[in-house]
Amino acid sequence: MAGNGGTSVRPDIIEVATRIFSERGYHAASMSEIADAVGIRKASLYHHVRKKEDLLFAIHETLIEELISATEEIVDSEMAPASKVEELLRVTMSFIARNRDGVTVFLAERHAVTGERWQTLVIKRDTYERMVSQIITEGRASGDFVDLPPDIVARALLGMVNWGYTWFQLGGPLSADEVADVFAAVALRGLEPR
Amino acid sequence: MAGNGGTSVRPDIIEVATRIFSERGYHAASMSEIADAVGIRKASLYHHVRKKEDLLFAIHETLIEELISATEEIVDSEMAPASKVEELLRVTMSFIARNRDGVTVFLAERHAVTGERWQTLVIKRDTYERMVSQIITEGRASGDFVDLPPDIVARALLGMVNWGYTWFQLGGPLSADEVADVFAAVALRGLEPR
DNA sequence: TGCCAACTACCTACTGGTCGGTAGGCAGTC
DNA sequence: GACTGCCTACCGACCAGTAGGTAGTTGGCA
Repeated sequence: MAGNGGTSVRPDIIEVATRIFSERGYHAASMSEIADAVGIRKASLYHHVRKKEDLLFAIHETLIEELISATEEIVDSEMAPASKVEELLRVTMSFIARNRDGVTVFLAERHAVTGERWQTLVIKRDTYERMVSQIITEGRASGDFVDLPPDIVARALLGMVNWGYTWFQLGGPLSADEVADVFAAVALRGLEPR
Repeated sequence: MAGNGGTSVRPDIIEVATRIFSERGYHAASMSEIADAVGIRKASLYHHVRKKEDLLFAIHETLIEELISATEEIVDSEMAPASKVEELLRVTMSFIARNRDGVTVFLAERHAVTGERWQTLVIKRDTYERMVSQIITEGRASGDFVDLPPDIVARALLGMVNWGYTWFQLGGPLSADEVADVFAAVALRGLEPR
């Protein structure tokens, strides 16, 4: 049988679906289109997946899972708050650069997932954002960061870096690390108390 | 006849379409749905519009036009670079707060516009982003801002503020101005040379 | 009278999804 | 080694529903 609640769709199918969803948008992309790109018929695609949404959900889940575990590592580390922010920007930016299609689907096709699965994703998204907030909160408490509302600051950082999915491209003038360094320079000087 | 290349669709129709596109996404939204919400039949809707895409294009164009003219005012003003940045964040943030549906369509449904119309939008988008870059470039040249690549800094600011469309809501804990103030605090301290 | 905005009725194309069936690989067993 | 049963991956044909879009008509207002 095929992909149920859990995530276990054949990797090449996920890869192709990710690319096509990212290029044309979830609703505009058709199952035959994906099947064609994989090299099988539409009916065969339904052997691996119960519904179209399964594909979308699998993409979302894989992505948020990876993002959470990468961020968790930073939050739980022994680094100083400033280093955590720097590392966060760097890791996230390079993640976006490497998984641009997936990130595009994840960020642009947010409201396409429905039902209780959507709830699952919302919860994980919150978890992720709370982790980022926590870094700022820590820094403020320890006196490393200026006294500004951590949630808003966190959203500023997230926006800065997430927005990269709309413009950053591998092989462009700057590498992901170089971009992250600029972001970190602005952010850290901005957060540092005087 | 109805909406051709130019923008002249009945305002209430644009308004409804904006709301529905923002809620369900362009491709997921149907013309009957929009017609129903306006209070007419689908066929009547086609009296005002030649194709579904006309609606989308009208929304995009109105929005980028407004954004450009608001930003132009700031760029062309006599303010100091730091004040320009502050004003930019404030104006953009409140614009997003006031036109959230429109901004959502504009930012999330970018690749749905096709053909030469898309080209038109890309050019305007570039114009807009270049204006933001210019503020940073000026500030760097005058020694008001730190020496960092203006394009990347501009994208950082744009990301910070644009990202607001995903989370900011009127009636939330903070007003658009309050959020903009936090953003400005971080950004200006981050850009200020030492 | 003539135009406008709306209507009813309809068409075609295509979508997500199902059905029944097939080809081949891999046990086990007589 | 031939026979059986089972499983995975796939296919062609098909279906109901719905999408965008069109044709022709009507009522009201200037």
